[in-house]
Amino acid sequence: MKEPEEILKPESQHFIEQAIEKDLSEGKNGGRVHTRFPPEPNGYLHIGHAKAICLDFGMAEKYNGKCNLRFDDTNPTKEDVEYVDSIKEDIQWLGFTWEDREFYASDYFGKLWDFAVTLIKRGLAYVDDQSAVTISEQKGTTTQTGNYSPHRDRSIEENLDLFFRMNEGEFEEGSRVLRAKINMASPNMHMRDPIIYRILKTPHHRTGTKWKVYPMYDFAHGQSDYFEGITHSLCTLEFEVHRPLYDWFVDQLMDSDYRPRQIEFNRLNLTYTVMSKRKLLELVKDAVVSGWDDPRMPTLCGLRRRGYTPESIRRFVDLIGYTKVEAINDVSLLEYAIRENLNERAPRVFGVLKPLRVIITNYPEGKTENVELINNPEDESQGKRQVPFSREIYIEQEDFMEDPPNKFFRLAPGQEVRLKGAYIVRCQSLKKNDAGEVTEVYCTYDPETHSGLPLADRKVKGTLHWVSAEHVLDAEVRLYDRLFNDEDPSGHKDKDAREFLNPDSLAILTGCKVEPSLASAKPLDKFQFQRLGYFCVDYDSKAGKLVFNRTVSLKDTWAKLNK
RNA sequence: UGCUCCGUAGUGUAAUUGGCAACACGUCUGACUCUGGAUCAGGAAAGUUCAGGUUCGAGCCCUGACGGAGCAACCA
Repeated sequence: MKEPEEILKPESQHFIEQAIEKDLSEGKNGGRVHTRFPPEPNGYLHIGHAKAICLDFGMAEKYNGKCNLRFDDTNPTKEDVEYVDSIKEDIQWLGFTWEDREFYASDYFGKLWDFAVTLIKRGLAYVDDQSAVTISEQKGTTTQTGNYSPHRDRSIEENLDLFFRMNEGEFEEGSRVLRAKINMASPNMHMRDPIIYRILKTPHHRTGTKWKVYPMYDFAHGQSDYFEGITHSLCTLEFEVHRPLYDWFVDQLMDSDYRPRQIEFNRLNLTYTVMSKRKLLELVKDAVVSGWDDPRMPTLCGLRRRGYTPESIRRFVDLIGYTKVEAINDVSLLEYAIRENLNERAPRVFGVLKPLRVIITNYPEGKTENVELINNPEDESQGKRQVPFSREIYIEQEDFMEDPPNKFFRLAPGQEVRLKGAYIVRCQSLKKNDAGEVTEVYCTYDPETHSGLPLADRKVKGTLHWVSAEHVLDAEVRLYDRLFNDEDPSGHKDKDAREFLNPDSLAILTGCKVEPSLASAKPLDKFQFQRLGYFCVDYDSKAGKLVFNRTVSLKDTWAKLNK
């Protein structure tokens, strides 16, 4: 029971919720909350985007508003439809919907063009004929003000004429740009007559060859927000310095009380991985990983293939919160989130990764009995299943030691152990190969100790998982570890993240043995291999050739003791 | 040496807006257990970057240092 005080205590709100509620209480924008998620279709979504998605869609949901999906497709040289589809799939997978509000910045190219023309007519924009380097040099530095372009005071007529001809394809790429006339002496570099249109002759994935000029991000984003009636434009911290420019354009556009507002929050960084699209793309291109959906990638498709659930990702995002502090979040919290989720939903099964043959010498040859096992002790509704048991079984190599240390609760010569759901067995002898490796272990069982019988309650130090040798299915199991050995591989000034790649991030195990109930397992099905961890069926898996990915291991205090 | 933003246990966040610094993960004990998982009970760990100031009272307000990040793409 909660104390009354606790119930009354308001949930603490993060700074964005506070800002939204303040706007609402002041009656801004007619009490509407309307957000947008604005991905550029130039790569796959990663868990950092999930943080933004949860906020954009989450705030809309919380305040009875809407959230648009808007592709920020203003640069045809980098963007592609391939990415549009994957982005939509990933957002839906996370459990969010934009209903019929799927928009593109390119939907507004006409309006944006008109707005640019208006700015020219108001004397607030001009065509500059200078080269990129000259413009850049003239811009000054962070400590020195910039200089005026010689074309800054062209006549409105000449600007209009040039701008139209730019779009007719009359000029080469890079030969002319349209600039906003703001302030070359501004301490904010983004206000020093920013370029708002450039000539690009690459066909656009939606508008084809209709346009020869394309708006820059700063000239498209805020305006798109405005056109869509967005009230809260939530983005990451690095856009903080863009805000004055965002507001400047909105000022020129406004014709009522409505105005969109940009608020910035901290992006998600995860330990032992990289998050920039560029770096992820490099890993894919250089075949460091098998693709965007390699289970070691922090992409949503990678995490999905690894066995992460949408719930676990949303829970994780919820746990880390939104602030303005640039933080680096511990992967162990992500792992906590998936363990917590899978613990309650994943059925338990027996799978042996590195098999060791065990022969129960006093168990009748040729006999098979079915043993009943609980599918999930955390969820009775998942029921029970039958697992075959027989004279020859496999156990985990790690569960046997010829010469064990003190606290080893598993099988060893002369020691007793419980075979989960079956019998208590005692190790009598073993067989080794020429290399001195144990190849077979001989045990005797006590028929009176079958699970459920009174004598089964005898205290035994350890309980092992097992599979009946005659009934097993062969499987391949892929064990994943962190992609980088360094907590913050991108955080070294003079070192490339690639120098910290973990050479052991993938271990492929073949000849693994799993229980027969797994025969019909389909890709993305999730299981707990008892005592080992959570595993997910890979897309490569086929009937007769099962492939599992290890999502995350179980917490292993025994392994920790041995460190 | 310009502008903007940020400094709270190891990490991520809270602190009802000026009232004895809390929660989660991680970590350490112990209990329980037919998963060395889960669960349960308990512990250690920051005096809020520093120095001044305002105040009866400051993590919160002010000033100044120090530290970190972002910004000078015809990228987003």
